[in-house]
Amino acid sequence: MSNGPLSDLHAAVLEAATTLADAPPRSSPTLERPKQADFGDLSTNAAMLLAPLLKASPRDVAGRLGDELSGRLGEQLTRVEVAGPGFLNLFLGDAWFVEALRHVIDAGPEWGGGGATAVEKVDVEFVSANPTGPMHIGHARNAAYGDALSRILAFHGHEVEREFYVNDFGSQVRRFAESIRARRLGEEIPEGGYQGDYVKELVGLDDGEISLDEVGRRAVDEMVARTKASLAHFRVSTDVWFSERSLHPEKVEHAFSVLEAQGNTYRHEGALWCRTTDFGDDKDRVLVRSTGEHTYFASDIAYHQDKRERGFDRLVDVWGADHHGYIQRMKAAYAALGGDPETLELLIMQFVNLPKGKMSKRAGNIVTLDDLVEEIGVDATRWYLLQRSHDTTIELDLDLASRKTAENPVYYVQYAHARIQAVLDKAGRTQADAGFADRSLPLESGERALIMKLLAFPAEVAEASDRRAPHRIATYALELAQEFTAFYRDCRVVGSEVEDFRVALSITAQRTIARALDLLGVDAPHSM
RNA sequence: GCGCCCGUAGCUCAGUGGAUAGAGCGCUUGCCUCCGGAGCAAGAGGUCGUUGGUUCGACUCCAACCGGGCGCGCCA
Repeated sequence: MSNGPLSDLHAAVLEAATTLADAPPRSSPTLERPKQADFGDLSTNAAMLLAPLLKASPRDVAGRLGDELSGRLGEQLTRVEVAGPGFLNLFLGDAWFVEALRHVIDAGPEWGGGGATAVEKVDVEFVSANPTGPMHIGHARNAAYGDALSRILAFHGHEVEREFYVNDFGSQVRRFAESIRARRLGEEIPEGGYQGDYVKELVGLDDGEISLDEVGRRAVDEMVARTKASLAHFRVSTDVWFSERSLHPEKVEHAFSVLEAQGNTYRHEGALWCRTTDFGDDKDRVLVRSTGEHTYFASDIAYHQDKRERGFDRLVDVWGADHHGYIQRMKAAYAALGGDPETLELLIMQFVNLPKGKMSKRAGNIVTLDDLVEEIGVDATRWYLLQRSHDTTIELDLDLASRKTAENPVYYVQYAHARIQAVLDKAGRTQADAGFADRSLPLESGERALIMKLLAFPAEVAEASDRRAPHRIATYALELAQEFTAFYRDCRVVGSEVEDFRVALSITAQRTIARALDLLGVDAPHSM
């Protein structure tokens, strides 16, 4: 399907280029908004790609391409211009912009969505914080990212399942229980135990009569309940809560048999090993220790085998930066199971640094997700954590982020949305009035720029989805808000001769801002 | 030692082959009889870590090096 006027235009450029060269160019030509206004509305590098094929100078090819394109597009194209090393700059007519806006209006609130060419069933596993402590700032970033990515993938047209893996099995749960019991009895916390104040809050779960196993179960249940509440408050939803304990013993044994059937396990020094080195790992990994205990890795393999059998086209795991060394072995193990490692994406969230000291789970003074939300609010927290690429470490300046003023771009974007509402209220219009009569007067540059920005939305969504990059949406939302504000400054809406047109433009801008914010899980208020 | 991520304006960071490298914050100077001033306009501020290479063209791709972060368990 068409992603709108821009992709139609891009297709026209590609066709014209293909006609000229009798073959498509090696790489797809660009069609972008140039930085300078006098370079036209859009610019393509097609001629420079074609020049080697035609054995002609790029500027010469650009001239021929311009003629070809003018013939195809007629009055939509006011004029073309060859520039620089061989760019072809396109100057589009008002009629093109008016039709383009009509297309956006007709698309309604779904504008920008559904563009995925190959729809995939995707599992997104994120946060998966250990149920032995509260979620900290790193989990907050992971949660915001995984949630926004899920929203974006779904909006783009994929079928998404969101999943949280609960590590409710193994030695850490026992240590957790031991820590609680020790706390209850006033004894010293055991080596490698848990010390935070939250442990003290849990001593009531242990009446002294029940087994340590039971203490562990109750404590984990309580921590999971708290995690669910924190995430819900952070506007993060989860479809599946997958218990590690539920893997034992059947699913783990099943995974072992799958590996064994592929000939990828062996026994050595009393332990059971997985031959991950055959699949790119730098050493083989233990599945069952010589003591008979399963490793964490055994659980993870069983978990991924289970996901495999649930029939996804793609598995996405969002992990913390301290797990990056785990990627190679996990992919290797997935291949050893017979899976296609290309369909297993292991994404790493880089750290969030606090100006003073770093977060440490077992230290007493940690900044939790709940603290963050209480301090600076859901909207600002999500925006702050999502505005940067997941593979760069970010600094969190609590003072700055918490100021509800101009320093934080999220309020600027929300303000633009609220301001549009004020304009619509003043005009006595609603979202239902999006349609408009034909526009006769020439368009102002602010109108053209805003329409062009709206048209860019589907490509931004596609980019954010394909590259797992929610921060692109944040950047886009800010730019769109700026573009609307410029339009608002220069073009009177209420009472203008072209009020219908400008109301329609305002409505589409408001919808698109609201959609972009929603993809980030940020509210779009009608007033502030 | 090996591996992953990062190095772009004073600060925090966008920019995965195109023209004169951008935004927010901070700083300077203007703007409130005019649809919301949580705003707008203008300005100062850069050897895109370094050195080579590929290319008509490199912040972008490749190599080496320098600097920072994080990992390299029969822990989870």
